[in-house]
Amino acid sequence: MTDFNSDLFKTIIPEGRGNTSEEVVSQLREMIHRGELHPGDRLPPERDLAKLLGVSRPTLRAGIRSLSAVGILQSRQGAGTFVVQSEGPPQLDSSPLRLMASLHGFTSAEMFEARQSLEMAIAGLAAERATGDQMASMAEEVTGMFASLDEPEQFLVHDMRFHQTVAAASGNRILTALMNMVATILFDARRKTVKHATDLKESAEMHRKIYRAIREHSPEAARLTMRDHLMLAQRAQEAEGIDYSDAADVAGNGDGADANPAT
Amino acid sequence: MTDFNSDLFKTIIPEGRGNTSEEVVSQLREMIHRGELHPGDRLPPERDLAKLLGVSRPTLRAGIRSLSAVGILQSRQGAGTFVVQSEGPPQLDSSPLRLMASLHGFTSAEMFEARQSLEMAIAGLAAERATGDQMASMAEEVTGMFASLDEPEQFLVHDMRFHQTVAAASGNRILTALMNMVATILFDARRKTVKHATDLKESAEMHRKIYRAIREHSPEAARLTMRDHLMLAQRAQEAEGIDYSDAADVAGNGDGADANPAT
DNA sequence: AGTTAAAGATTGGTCAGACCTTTGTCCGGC
DNA sequence: GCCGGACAAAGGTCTGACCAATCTTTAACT
Repeated sequence: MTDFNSDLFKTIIPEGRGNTSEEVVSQLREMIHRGELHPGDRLPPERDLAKLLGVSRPTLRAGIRSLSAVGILQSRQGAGTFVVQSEGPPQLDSSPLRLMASLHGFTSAEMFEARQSLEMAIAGLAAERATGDQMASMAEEVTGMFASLDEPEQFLVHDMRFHQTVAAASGNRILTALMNMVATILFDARRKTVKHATDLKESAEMHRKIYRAIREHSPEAARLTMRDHLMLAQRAQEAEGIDYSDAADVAGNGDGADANPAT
Repeated sequence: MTDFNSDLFKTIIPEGRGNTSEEVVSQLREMIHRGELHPGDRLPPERDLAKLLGVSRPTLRAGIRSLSAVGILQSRQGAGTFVVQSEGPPQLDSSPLRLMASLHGFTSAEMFEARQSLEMAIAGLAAERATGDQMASMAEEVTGMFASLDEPEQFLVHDMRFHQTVAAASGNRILTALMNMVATILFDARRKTVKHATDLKESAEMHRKIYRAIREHSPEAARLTMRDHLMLAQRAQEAEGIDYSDAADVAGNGDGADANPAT
């Protein structure tokens, strides 16, 4: 069913203007816009596709590279190039934001505040829309937190999943993606100092309050509770030295896992 | 000015594992993290840099390409490769979001809602923090709107600048960047149907209300007024056929629209 | 002398062809 | 029937070259 008739990939018109590789990007982008490429689809081999588009392979590769960088495509040596298919909610790459943070010296307070604003909005929406299943998932994660008060690593997993679930319940995938962008950076930073368990009990308690507010369908309560929770989390995390700087893996080829400070 | 002693660009260790070009990306990213590269800086020529990093030119180009795609670097033929320097607030490329919208079929309602949430948060913060200068800029834009009720194109410019100014007044560059990401897509869509002026008067009136709430330092009022404004805007825009699809320019050094004429 | 226009050097953009590494599949041996 | 090796497919990298846009320098002209 993956018959790529050469109809789909039309030869790139000369169009003298602009970079040829940008044309490739546009071409591929438009195919996505037109709905000719779906998540999970595999593109034709580079050599073939280059011929179809009428460009050289390096140029085509440059275009593919651009789309890979923004998380739309993904290449696997020996296998092929695929349209990214994220199982969960759509993901936006957080590395641009991370780079921007370094480049412009964003303060950690700014990042926390951004997350707070996003999560408050999300919590409010979730309180209006959460389904029974979603609320059950939240309850489960809260339970998981209480069950892992002595295992910070495990606790963090439940923490993240809880927020994920709330985001899903908000029904807005865009806000979810944006929130993840910011939260990922903060979680990465936290993972490094997670060993010192700081008030996990209280944190779990706050998550339960959030859950309850959502269950009661009280948007305002959910917002305020979420705000308090994140303010507390911020204070806890800032008490330790944070630095949301480097993070080797982005696309998830979790190879190294060598988070040790070799410096 | 920036003498690039070969000390900065250390040769990439063999590290057999993983893509070589990803190593280049990491190398450059770390240099940014470490603060060795600043906005506006120019990188060494590709040929030299490739030699310094110990990779071939195509590989280096692949790495540069990745960083260009996420808006960190920018290459100009004949001139060089530069670290992007946006005069205004830092910008995040909106094309990933746009692509994701096409790929997963985001509804326009979802996008409006995301923008609404972001702008409400921003308006609230702005009401707490706006300086006199910033409020003056807002007033100016509102005046501009009333002055261009018969020129939809011009009205739109003031509209955008007003929101920009409010975002700047929020003091949170991350929220600002995220909001721009979403708003850009909606504005692009609107630009296409801007000819039919729909209730510009009422829109201007609402902007003035927002301005007043901010001037009075009433976060809640600002939030609510912003919410009403955007709900109205959504309804107006949805009355016409929208499609937030294509948009040629992406990395275009979107100069225009600096919202601080008199600093 | 100052200004402008042309020539040269610099630098990113593209292309061609080749080879390597990884992945996936198929077939034969156990 | 299961497993492992061989072969093919596909992306990753490299060398080397040439083109096109840009910047710089120089020289001619006013």
